[in-house]
Amino acid sequence: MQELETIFKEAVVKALAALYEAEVSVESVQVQGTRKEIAGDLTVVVFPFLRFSRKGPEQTAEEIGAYLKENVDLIEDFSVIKGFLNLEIAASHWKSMLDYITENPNYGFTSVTSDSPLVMVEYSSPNTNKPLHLGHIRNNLLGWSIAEILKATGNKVIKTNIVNDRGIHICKSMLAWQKWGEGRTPQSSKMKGDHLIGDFYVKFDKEYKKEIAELVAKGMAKEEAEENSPLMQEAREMLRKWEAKDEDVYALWQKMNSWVYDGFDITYKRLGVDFDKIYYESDTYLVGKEKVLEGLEKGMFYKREDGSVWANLNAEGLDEKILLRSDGTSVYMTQDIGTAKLRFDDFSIDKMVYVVGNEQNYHFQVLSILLTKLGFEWGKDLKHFSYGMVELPEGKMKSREGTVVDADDLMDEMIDVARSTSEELGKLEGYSKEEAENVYRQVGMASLKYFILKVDPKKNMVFNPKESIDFNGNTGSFIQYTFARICSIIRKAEEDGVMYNTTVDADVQLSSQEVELIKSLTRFKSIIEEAATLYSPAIIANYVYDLVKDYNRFYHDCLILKEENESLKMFRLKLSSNVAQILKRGMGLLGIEMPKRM
RNA sequence: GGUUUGGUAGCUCAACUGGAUAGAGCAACGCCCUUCUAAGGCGUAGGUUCUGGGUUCGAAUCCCAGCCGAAUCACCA
Repeated sequence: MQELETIFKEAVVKALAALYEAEVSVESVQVQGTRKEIAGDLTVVVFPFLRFSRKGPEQTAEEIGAYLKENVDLIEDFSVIKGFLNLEIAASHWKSMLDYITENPNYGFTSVTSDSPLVMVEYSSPNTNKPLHLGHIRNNLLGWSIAEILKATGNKVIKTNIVNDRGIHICKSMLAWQKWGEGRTPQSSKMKGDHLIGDFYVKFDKEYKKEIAELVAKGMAKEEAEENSPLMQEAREMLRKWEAKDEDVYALWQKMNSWVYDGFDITYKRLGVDFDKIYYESDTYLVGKEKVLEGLEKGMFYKREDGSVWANLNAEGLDEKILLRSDGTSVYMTQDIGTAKLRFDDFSIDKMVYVVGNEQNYHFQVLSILLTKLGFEWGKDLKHFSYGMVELPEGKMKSREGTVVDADDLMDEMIDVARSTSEELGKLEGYSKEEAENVYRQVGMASLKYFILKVDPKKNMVFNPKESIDFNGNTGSFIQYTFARICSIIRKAEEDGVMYNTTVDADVQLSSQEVELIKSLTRFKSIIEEAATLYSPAIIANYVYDLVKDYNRFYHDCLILKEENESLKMFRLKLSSNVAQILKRGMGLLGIEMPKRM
């Protein structure tokens, strides 16, 4: 199936050659969807051709229009407004498009073959010292969704996670637990492990601050106090012991991390995200260290007097970057180098995508350069899928001020609101308690996921915890609701034994609303492709919303089951069923489930 | 301060990457359920697209200058 736009662009090229002996490339022809208020389906912008025609815009458009109408079967008629040539496409074309989409239930998706490129998508990448929050939710949803979108555009995808399971921050919660934990476990305290550990991380920070304040009160300078804080020194000592694989520290580390993982697993499962391969920083940081030392030997990096290792990136227009601390321990960058090496050893990756917040743009710029320097030819091609922060109305979320929106809490809240809304409306009669709960979960999660994913990933976004996320308007549940209404109609049609998925009858007269809907359905493929090239699930979210709005108007204005004209009724059922399918598959790319009733 | 990035209705977001009269939702105010799910539909009101220049048939979009915000430039991850 060749794209309609391409066909028209080529036709315009021919028209220009025939009319004005002009040679233009297919790409330079602008064809766009006609504005809704104006008659027509596709519009050619003729301004760029005036230099060939040497005539006014109207006349040029008329001439090209006449040529196209004459030479392209699909074109029924045309009209000219200013420099815009609006082309009207034959209704039969739209009918056959609907038939085509019905017969190809995978319409829009490109299938994966053995030659398809292998893309690895890294996302989530949590620290094991605190539970996941709203920022992580955005990361996880974007990562999972972009992986699905890449699959849908014909890539093999491996979803991966790098768990930051070691480092001073982990030691802080371990130390706090040792000191003040009194042997508490997730079981004994009836808490998710990640929340339990998070509390001790906060506890450490509190005690540390207290210590500093006391030292400063005794007359010590703040910086000196931070350096000499006994707590911090203990934490550092613990990190050294950990690196030396001290038995007790290691055992404690393993125990506490396993608590956190149990907690994360629950959160991931509720979010509906998963991974094909998980890497742990504790396994990769030494590999990175090795590569850095190798680079040092080859003279790519240099050592300072205190023993720390640095890369000088002045030639690339950047600063100097530390790669190993003076005590020989590794930093963030070191482990990313190691992880990259392990991954490319494990898989024959064609493209590596990192889903990481835009606060780390600099980090990935540097990583790309360093990997290239170290001889990884794919270094320069790595893709940093950089997304914006989630902010509160008053600014950044701050864990210290307790303004962090916890992922588990937020999901609970969304599902609670979905439950009470649904119970009020009382539309789930006949459903068992489990079935109903499942719908509440689907609706609550849909509103949350859609709220996050409908926003352009590049942009920062605002979340106001005081106003709960909407269930009306441009929301996930609105889209689900439309889907449920279609399902209800289809259910009834099937109960009556109506066979609607037959070829559209030639006698059926399409209304402009119906043509709009079919047009929207045909755009699905190019929408997915655009979402993939721009790394933007938001494009799919906004497309689905537009489709739903159009459908609701149609649903309101037109009879479907009660339509008396049989072939028109069949057509409308078929159209509705296709809209539902595209909705379901589009939302599927966003990880949003679609209930048949709600 | 350097670099990167953003500024669109009261609020949250769109705008097919330079196209026609800048669109949705929320909030406000009117309508529409004895018709297929009203978590819906229709309407009213709301805009100097931060400001000022420039580029051209045409600018929210590109360029320059300024104002405001964010991120980053760490022996934190």
